[in-house]
Amino acid sequence: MTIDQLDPTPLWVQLAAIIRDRIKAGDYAPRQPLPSESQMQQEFGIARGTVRRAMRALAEEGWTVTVQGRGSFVAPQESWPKDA
Amino acid sequence: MTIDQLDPTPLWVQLAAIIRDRIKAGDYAPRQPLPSESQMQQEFGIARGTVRRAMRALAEEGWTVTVQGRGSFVAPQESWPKDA
Amino acid sequence: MTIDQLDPTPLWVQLAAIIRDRIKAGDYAPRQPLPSESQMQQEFGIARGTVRRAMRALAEEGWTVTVQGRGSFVAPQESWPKDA
Amino acid sequence: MTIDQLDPTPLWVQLAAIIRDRIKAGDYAPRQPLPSESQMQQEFGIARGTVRRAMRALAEEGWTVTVQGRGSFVAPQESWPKDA
DNA sequence: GTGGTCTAGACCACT
DNA sequence: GTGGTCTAGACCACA
Repeated sequence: MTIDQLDPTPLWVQLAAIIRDRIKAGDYAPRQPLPSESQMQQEFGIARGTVRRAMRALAEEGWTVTVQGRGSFVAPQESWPKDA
Repeated sequence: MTIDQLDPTPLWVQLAAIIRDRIKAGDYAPRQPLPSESQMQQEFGIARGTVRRAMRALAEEGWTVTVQGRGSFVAPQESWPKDA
Repeated sequence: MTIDQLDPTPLWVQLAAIIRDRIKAGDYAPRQPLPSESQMQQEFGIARGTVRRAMRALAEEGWTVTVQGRGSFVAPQESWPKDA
Repeated sequence: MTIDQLDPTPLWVQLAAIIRDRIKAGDYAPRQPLPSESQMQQEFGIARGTVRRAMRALAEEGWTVTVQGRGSFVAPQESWPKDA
């Protein structure tokens, strides 16, 4: 899955969906670090602010935990949304 | 085909699809100029910025080439996307 | 109350607090429109993105309702946070 | 005044003294931003950590106020040290 | 006019 | 190196 600039869905929504799917699929394991913001910025060819907005959405949903100076991590599975 | 203001798809996406189809159909031949931005603006009854965004998308896909001060042209067929 | 650039509190938090207080005080009445984003931008001398972040926070708390193309409004009092 | 690499006085002490003198002299006005850390780094040819240590000293003395994400500012004159 | 999205860049604290 | 904040500007749909 990838970002589609022609898709009217906001890019940050698309990115959040991609990362969410990877977490569900186990590509990113609980308590393990996610790629850094700048890595995602490069991988998907979008601005850092867009990456940050996607990450904030995931954190608010309970999928991830963000720590200043260290990075974002997959949340422990207990705190995942129940409709997952 | 025409622009549908009630369709939630962004207008520039709709316009890009229309132009793309015309190129595929041969209505606009390779290396020939496309209608000017202001012509499209009138033909479809949309804002010039919308036209520009559609043209930019087509150029990024490889369908068109934009030359400052002269206009946009249908790209040589070799550079068209392969999934076309 | 006003924005203090020397206060380490993020500007958007300061702005949200100001607007929240004005709503509580009745300066902005329920169902009435708030100043536009550009008006706040000028009144407080901050960037529009900062204004938007403050407005989003207030909307998430239930103080305001934002409608694209029309503006932000004070929410009906029933939906205000209970700890207010 | 300038940094003297041969002076046994720590570089951050020297730098802090320079900035402190500029504030007293009015070269940097109250509530106005100081040069960024990277600017000082270049102007004086020293490491960024050295700049940060000097700035921290000035902030602790009450000469400056540092705000995350925004920069360092000259403190309001009321909060300056009295033995100045 | 309004708010919504995205970009690019700067600067900071923290590890 | 990481994430956190702020700025400035562009462009869009919407009303």
